[in-house]
Amino acid sequence: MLENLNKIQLQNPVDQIIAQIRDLIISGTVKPGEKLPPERKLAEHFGVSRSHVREAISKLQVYGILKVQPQSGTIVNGIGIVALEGLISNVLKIEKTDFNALVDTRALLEKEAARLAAINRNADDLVEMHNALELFEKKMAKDHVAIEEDLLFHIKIAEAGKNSVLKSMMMIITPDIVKSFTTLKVCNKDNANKSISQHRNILERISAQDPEGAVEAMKVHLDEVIQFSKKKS
Amino acid sequence: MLENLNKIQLQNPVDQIIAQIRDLIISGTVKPGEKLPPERKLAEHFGVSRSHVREAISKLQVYGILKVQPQSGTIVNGIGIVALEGLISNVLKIEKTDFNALVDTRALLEKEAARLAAINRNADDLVEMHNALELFEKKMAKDHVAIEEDLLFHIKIAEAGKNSVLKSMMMIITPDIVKSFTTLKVCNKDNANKSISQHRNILERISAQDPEGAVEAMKVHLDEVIQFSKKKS
DNA sequence: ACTTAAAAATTGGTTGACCAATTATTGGTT
DNA sequence: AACCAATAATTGGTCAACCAATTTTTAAGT
Repeated sequence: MLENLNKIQLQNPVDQIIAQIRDLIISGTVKPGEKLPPERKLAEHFGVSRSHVREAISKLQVYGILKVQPQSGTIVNGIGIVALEGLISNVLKIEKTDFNALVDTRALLEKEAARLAAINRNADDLVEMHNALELFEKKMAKDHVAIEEDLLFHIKIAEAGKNSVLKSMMMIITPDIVKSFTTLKVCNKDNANKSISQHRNILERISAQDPEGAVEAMKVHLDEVIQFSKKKS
Repeated sequence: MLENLNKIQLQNPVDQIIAQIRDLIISGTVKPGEKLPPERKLAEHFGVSRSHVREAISKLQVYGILKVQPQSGTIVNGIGIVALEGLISNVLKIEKTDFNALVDTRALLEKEAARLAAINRNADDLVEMHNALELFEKKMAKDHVAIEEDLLFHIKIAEAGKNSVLKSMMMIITPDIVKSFTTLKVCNKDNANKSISQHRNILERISAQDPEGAVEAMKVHLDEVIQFSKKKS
């Protein structure tokens, strides 16, 4: 019976449009920063009315995958998490005990992502992680804070791990925690250098294909977040 | 500058409607399981057209907070950790399901749940897990298959672990995997006895407050699932 | 008073027309 | 050929009317 319910949902036009837009993006037909075809064109192509397309786009905006620019077009987001900022804490109103559970679960997922990255990473992944780390260092050197660049580095690790479910789960909870921790933490040169050094250690262990070392480096990096969050109670 | 952008967004009618619907739920004015006022009434009350209300409701559906029943009304699922399962489920729907990634992620979550259960379980938890195991054994003895009872045992372990986020994630991915594995597996007396014995070992380690032993017992239990999945590819 | 069927009202779903803002094209000038 | 202003086309945003399904109300029968 539950299976029948799922099947019906999968046939809903909006979900089908979401799946097809996702395929456009995954296949590289439309790249980050580029515009999707206009709503009317998509509606024509899918054989549905514009409302369906608008609803699909609106939902994909929640996921951070698309960004709508009125009277101009709909752009594909590069890292897919911009709109997820504050998603969990603000919208869902997570209680304190549940927030601690979020932090602990994030640590579990991130350590596993680092371990898998050390096992499964390839040369392209290393370039991506390295580039993300450089962006992070550059921003940190300038501002002592670098939320999006911090997230991007963690996302690149998850991608190198090659487990899409793990990555999706991390995408739900990591942005919120990174943001709230960064907002409250003291941002100075010492803390910035510590973060940079920790990120470097993680990437080094992943490059060296050392799963246990990567887990340990990630643990060191996250311990401060964990202690800080527990202290808040 | 990014801050200014956020401020503009906060004034957008759809976001305001989302905030007000959230407040209705948080304040207890509308409780989980109850219906929101109809779209037309909400639109009138907020002084906007129905499209705005529909868009807000559609987004809150993505967050897992609301569930729309066509021609009937819009029901409140809940807010906080209750909604998280819906959100996780919706986000996972966007990705193409990689069964191996699901199985590996489930293994990670279940091992951690067992570890936390060994640490955090109390006397009530032990009773619940023990009762669930008895139900499982009774069904297995009779039918050699016991999907719901199997699942209940795993849920009780997650509850004993006292991490609500972990439990939510498990609730999303464990049922499908238990179900599909059980469907394909040979169900006979030997396999039934093996499953029973494995469940007993897990509970014993949890009772004994042995986190590492619990992780190992869960690993043994899940290795068969993992190997089976890898063989399928 | 209770039950049942039919009618009416209400509900979310869908559509095409219109609106305001942006982008592309056209025509004129240097 | 390059530049600029005006015009036209295109874009996402908004709206009211209509549709199909569910719920509520009404009327008739026992």
